[in-house]
Amino acid sequence: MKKIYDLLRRELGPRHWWPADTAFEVVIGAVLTQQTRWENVEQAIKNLKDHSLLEADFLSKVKTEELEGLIRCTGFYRQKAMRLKNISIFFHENPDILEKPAGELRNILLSLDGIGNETADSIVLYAADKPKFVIDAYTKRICKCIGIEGDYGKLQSVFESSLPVDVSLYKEFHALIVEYGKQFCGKKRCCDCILVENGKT
DNA sequence: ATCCAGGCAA
DNA sequence: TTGCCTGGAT
Repeated sequence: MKKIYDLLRRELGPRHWWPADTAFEVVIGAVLTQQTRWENVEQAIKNLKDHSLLEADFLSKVKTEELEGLIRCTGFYRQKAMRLKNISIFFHENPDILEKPAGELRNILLSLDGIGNETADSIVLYAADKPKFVIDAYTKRICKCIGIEGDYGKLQSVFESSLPVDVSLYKEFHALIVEYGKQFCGKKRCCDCILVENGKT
């Protein structure tokens, strides 16, 4: 997998993902971006900031209806509003939750409504700065193209066992995969893929 | 007019 | 597998 990383890094340069002022902003963004373009998430985050709601204490107490309006542009806004409120209540009641060890934190996050594998790992990696490799739709596609298939846990172990345990590397690699996926994994440029030929282990 | 985004839960 | 939902691209 290091070879894939090097190829992507050379092709795309550093990504510096995830853009956020606070860990809580990463948490909220991770939920909002589910099945949603990042540009729409940015708008919703801005709305929340403008209303001083990007903090667990305030967000946990906002009227559901108002929250729905502010995040409408991300789609699934009713589900997401409800889930964000519950998650905010949890973070408000457990302010030092991100200090927990990666594995424990991951399980706690998974027990919350609206947080599945990918969202939990995004929070562990980008909000808590702990080494968990994030597997998303693009990662699955790319893996399939280079001959690696399996469920979430299987793919995650392939990455984690073939890379040094390095938070910065995990962050950068995932960000590169997403950017590469956006640019090349559509039908239009799939034929220009630099990974299928050069990326074989 | 149709498709589909860095998913999740039932 | 289906429902959840908006917004931009085709």
